[in-house]
Amino acid sequence: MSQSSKKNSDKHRRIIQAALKVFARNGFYNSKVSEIARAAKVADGTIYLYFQNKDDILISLFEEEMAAILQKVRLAMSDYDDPVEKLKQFALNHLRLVEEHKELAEIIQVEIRQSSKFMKEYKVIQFGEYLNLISDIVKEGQGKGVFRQDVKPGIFKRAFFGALDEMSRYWVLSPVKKYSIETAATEISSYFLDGVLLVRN
Amino acid sequence: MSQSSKKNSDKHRRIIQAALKVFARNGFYNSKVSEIARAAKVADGTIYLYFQNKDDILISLFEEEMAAILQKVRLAMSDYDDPVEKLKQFALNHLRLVEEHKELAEIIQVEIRQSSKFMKEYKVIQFGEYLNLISDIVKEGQGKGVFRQDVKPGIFKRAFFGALDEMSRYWVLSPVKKYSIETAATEISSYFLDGVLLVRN
Amino acid sequence: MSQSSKKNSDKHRRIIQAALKVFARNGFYNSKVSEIARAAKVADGTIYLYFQNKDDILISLFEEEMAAILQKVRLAMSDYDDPVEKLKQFALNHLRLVEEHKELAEIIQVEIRQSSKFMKEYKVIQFGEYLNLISDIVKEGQGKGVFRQDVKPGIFKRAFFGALDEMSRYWVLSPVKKYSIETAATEISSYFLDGVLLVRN
Amino acid sequence: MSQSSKKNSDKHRRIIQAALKVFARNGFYNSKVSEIARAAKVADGTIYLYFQNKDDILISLFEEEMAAILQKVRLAMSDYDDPVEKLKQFALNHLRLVEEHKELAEIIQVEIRQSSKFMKEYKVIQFGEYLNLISDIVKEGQGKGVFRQDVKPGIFKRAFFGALDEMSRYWVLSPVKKYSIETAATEISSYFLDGVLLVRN
DNA sequence: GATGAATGAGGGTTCATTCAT
DNA sequence: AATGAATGAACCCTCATTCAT
Repeated sequence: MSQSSKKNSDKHRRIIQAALKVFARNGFYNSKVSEIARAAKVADGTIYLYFQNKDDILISLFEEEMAAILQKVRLAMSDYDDPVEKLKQFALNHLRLVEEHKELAEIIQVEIRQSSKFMKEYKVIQFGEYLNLISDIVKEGQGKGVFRQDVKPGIFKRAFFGALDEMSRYWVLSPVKKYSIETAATEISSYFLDGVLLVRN
Repeated sequence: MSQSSKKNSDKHRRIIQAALKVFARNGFYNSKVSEIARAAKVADGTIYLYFQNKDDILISLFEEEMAAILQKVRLAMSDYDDPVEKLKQFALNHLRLVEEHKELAEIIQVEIRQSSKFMKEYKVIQFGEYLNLISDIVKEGQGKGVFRQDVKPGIFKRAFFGALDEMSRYWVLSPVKKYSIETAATEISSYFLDGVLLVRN
Repeated sequence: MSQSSKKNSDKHRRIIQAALKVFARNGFYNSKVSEIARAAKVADGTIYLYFQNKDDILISLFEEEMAAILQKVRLAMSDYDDPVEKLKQFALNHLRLVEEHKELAEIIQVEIRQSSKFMKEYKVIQFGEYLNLISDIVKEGQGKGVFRQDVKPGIFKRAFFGALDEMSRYWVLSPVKKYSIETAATEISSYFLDGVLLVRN
Repeated sequence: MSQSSKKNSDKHRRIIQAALKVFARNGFYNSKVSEIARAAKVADGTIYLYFQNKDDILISLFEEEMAAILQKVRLAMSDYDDPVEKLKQFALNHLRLVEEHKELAEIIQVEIRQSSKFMKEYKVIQFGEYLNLISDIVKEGQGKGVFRQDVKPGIFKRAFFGALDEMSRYWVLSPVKKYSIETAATEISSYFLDGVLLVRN
């Protein structure tokens, strides 16, 4: 309500952005709160006016950034009706987002997995929603009679995301890219849509 | 001749096994060396007779266990000639190994990714070889005219592994399994072999 | 303008003073940082806001205290013109300072010699200057035709200092004093000025 | 009595000699028992068959080496009757011994001072005897009417030893020698015998 | 709200010493 | 006597968090 609510402060944003850089560079456990403070140009103590503790910075970072991403992907895919096209677009979009938000991607790759296991109170809701974008496409495809009825959306969403994610990891962690984003997206989509067999079973 | 080399000592093994449990339970950074020592029933200092430091425990653990796994998978797949069957067996085997070596799988999921980024000196050789088992199958399939020639083995291996890996993560991290290993393996193999389209593009 | 620079904080001083007591009592290697912290009534971590590490406490202690001593001796000797008198005064002053700054003297006796050998980066500049106070007197005495021209100031300064220093060690280390400071100073000065021979060679 | 008494074992000697090197190089506190064991080509545990603990190695080293030195100096000075000559010879001998037994000298310079303060049970008897060689010369000189009667042997012995010792320290610690042993010995003897004044007070 | 000096619990690692062989 | 693997107490230093200003 008031203009001075915490979320409105640019300090909050600055800290998140600083944490993004610092965590991506050093990893969560090797990053010091004071380092984030320095990068955000605030005092160490100020961090604790906006976040409960170091864990909370990571979680907030993830949730807020993830919400923005989710928004973007939903928007990007609203242009398409065809589930086949939607799946292709999802792949392309996902890899582009990873490219655009490299630091966030790195953090998700290595830190969130840690956190989702060890930061007890924390539930990865946003991430589940992201995965459900995929299973929704599958269900829609099955409803429209385009996808095989025996495909299990709950398995497919993980398999498809996993394929894209492993590709991203490769990019995030290795300095040189051997394949373009478009190539990778097309390839992976084609595996899941057409399979790799010349003659189907 | 003698059995007295350090590696032959059961202490080395006991420490690795203890670390496996402790790291899986708490994560690398939340595990104390003294905790591993207690679990291995050795003194704190004894750890440092067998490992250079805490990092070295993790790396050794990974390399030694991974070498054993690699061996197993290679053996398991040597029974099959047909690349299609090989790919299916790889999927099944991988998921079974994850199930059998839950603790190792957990550690690989969350810790090794950290390490491969932050423990500079460390190169994940074993892991690369594991991935190449997949691309070798693809190349063989292409050579035998069973797989599409335009499939890029370098992308496929990551996509396929990623799909299985994300499925594993789900199992490793969540307490209940919705799908059996066999179901998941069959499903994922079928995506990559046949695609999910009723009618191919 | 402001009094808030680190050096101005009384913490710095308190830690140095505490270290003075603790090192003198236990020796450097047998002193714990936490012991110094307790004596200074600060938290352990506070030490590291003012000093880089344990070594740095010793070095800083020595340099700062030594600078003060150097100042005092220079001042004390500025009252005299006669090199003979200067030398006598130096001896008296030195022994008095040792008496006054017993703890510092003890530390210099036993710890600084260690350090000057093993703390590589460290150069004992202050100490060199202190020694040069003596050689300056000699040179002045030779200039004025009071001291023998063949006396080598570089040897004399060490011999004279060593004589005083060994006397100090005796005092510092032994609980009872057999000779007064004045007696010792007079004696030693007379050895170096007149020699001990009844009839000169 | 028996040939197998500890002192007869060459292990004892080897350990002392190894400790001499190791302590001189690293200082007592920075030397590891295992390092001495390695240098002596014995097992770590063997050390404890010959010495009670690490402190005991240092103390034994000092006492045994010192006893040998004392012997040597006494012998060297027995050739002279004249107290003046004796004093000169003492200075020369002392500096030569330092040169010959550089490692021992280094250890005495920096470690024994520590020890004599912090190793409670330990009394430096040998060292006292060494100092008394000097005061004996003084007393003899006074008896023979060569030295001033008012010289206090208890102060003189420390002053004379201190002068030589400081000179030694300079040599032991600095890489280059500016003065020869003979020059330094002659100089220092002359200070104490004749004084530095052109005209006596 | 903002600061940053101060706190102090915590943990990786070392190394003198022991003791089963 | 000799070994050297094993022990575990000890300690320096870090850094998340607090709180007086």
